[in-house]
Amino acid sequence: MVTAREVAQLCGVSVATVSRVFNRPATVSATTRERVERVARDLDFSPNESARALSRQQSAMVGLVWDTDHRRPGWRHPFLQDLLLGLKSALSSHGYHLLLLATSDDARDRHPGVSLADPIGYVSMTRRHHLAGLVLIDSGTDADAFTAFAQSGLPCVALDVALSGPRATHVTSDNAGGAAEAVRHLAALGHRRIATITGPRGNAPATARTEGYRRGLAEAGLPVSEDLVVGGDFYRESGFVGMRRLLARKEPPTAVFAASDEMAVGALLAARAAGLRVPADLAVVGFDDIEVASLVDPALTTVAQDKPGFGTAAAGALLAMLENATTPEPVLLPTKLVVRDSCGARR
Amino acid sequence: MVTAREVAQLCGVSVATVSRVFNRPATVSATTRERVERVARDLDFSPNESARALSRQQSAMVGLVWDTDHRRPGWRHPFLQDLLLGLKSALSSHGYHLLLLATSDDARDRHPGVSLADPIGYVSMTRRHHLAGLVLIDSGTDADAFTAFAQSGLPCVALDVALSGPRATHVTSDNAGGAAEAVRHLAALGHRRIATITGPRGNAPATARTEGYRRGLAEAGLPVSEDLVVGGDFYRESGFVGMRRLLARKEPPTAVFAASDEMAVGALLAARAAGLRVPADLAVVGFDDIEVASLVDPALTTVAQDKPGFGTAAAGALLAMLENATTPEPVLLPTKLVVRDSCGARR
DNA sequence: GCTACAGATGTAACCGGTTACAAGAACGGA
DNA sequence: TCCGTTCTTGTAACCGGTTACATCTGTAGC
Repeated sequence: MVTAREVAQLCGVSVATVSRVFNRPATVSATTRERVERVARDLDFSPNESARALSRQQSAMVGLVWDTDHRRPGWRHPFLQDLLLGLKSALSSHGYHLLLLATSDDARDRHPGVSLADPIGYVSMTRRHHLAGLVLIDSGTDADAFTAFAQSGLPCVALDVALSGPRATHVTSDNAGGAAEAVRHLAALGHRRIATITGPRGNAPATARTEGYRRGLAEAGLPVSEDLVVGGDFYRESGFVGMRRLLARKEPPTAVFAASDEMAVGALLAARAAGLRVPADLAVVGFDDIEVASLVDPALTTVAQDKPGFGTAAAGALLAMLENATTPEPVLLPTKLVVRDSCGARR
Repeated sequence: MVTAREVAQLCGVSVATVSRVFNRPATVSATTRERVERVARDLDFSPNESARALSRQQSAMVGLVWDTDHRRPGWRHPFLQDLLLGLKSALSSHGYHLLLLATSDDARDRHPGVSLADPIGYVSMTRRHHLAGLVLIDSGTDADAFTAFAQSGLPCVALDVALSGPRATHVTSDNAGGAAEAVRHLAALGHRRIATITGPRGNAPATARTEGYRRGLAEAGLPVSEDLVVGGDFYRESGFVGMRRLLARKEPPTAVFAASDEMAVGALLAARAAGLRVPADLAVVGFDDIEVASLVDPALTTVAQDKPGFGTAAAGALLAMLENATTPEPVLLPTKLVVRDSCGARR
């Protein structure tokens, strides 16, 4: 492990100069700079990040807060991989790395610094590692922790959930807009009784999608019937159950907008179980455009989220705070209605 | 930010004692220990990880080397989320965190320490952060980098690919065994002409699955016909093309084992396009048990990998090296044949 | 020729822990 | 009582960088 001291000795300069070469090259004369750079390269010198973080009081790491909701085991993020890749590449091009923050009961016992104000232990982790910023993935449970972060002044970007604070912003799909578009699409196909199966209560995207559903109906000049709104939890099973309930209504819907593709698949199965043909007897539209959407039969019409865009936008917002010291406005990512077979537009 | 010094002052002891309380509690008298622990808790003290890493020459972070293969864009890890969750929780219970290592051309320009011997820059990252260990996810391109890591003496666990070194081991599904079981299952159903669509050449799991295919045939007393082995690349499209080629043979197979579910789905589509009924005219078995496997029609019979087991096993192996200083034997995770509809066993 | 000032570099304090070593206290045995 | 252990704690060096400040050199201005 080559240190800056060795580089300095070999160049006949002080460590301070070596440090300056890499941190404020403009303050070093051209000849010295070149000599140091050359020797550093020859020796394969790479600065010790711990020492760097210690003295700068700031590490080159961005924390990723992501936990599964214990109330919802088995939940899968619809596009975690795209998200991570987008974040990783954007952050790394500015020299930052992603630290997957993890906490556990066990860790809580063995380490100090976990208090009642921070039941999950993330705040402590954040301080402990002197993180440069945070990316927060909504999992439902951590809402309180999120606001605690936002108020701490640490640069924060939340995904899928609104967050405000001095240096906090968020990235969200246009959930309401996408839902409204889906509903308008169904209305344009002639449907008058359009139902929805919502996401879990209290979940921000779910709420926005329900709101978009109502807005879409209004824009299409259709009335909202509370009869046609049933609650779900984003999982397939709840889509199945919800659809069954809807089909049991006196006047069942001719179309349904499910707030997630998983639930849309459940609705498809329920329709099939009830002997209905999709889309002939019932039109179905989902939300997310997960991989299975194109594979189910009939292929699912759905509102696609900009998956790589999420990571890129989050990284961009964070970098703006880290490098420009400005707090960017919340980002609303456009959605795209992907028309396949389950809505009956293609025949 | 509370430091150990403040805790020490408030307790009337030296910083050394505070440090000992958290690192070697046995060397501190019970009364002192309790006093320090109490004050630390009251002040919400959490040790600075940078300082800790600097003086211990070892950070509490495990690097995750995971890059997409540039030759295979769009590749998705079949169960990244399960993997990460398993790793994360197992590691965090021992106080370790996961650092997603990222490198990029840009980062390479701006930082020293990236040489020809380490074109990807991971080795430098590893040193720079004083990582405790590494988890390596096979992506095909990084094979050389992997051996470099393994030889460096840093604790390494590779997933899906063999790796040896003083402190290196690996976790793999029983790809050969799973494939053999799938083939025996098909043979037991009466099939005599069983084809396979292989994964990409040079990919370790792909090779093992092909080997298992041959072994399964041998165990069933069937001859191997090179006519019935076609190459694929794990992607759906190659499954489609491969199946079409197989169906064009003079004597087409009555069953096919695809080395990935994606390719199995492709094969399903090709069979349908050729007017064949699955499983009546053609039996299909896949590998992985990805989410879509249960959703396609007919539902796919497939060899399931132990998804959460991967993360847990990897973390376990790594922790054994980190805490016990022993290098565990490679782990071979059992697979499980999930019989659904595409093989014709259920009717 | 002298002062003022900018530019380049060195000196040394500092970041916040860990730990080898020293020193003091307590205690048992001769 | 004295010595040798063992236990506990303090002192201070150290990890490897960053950076405020001091110093030195050279040059422009008067």
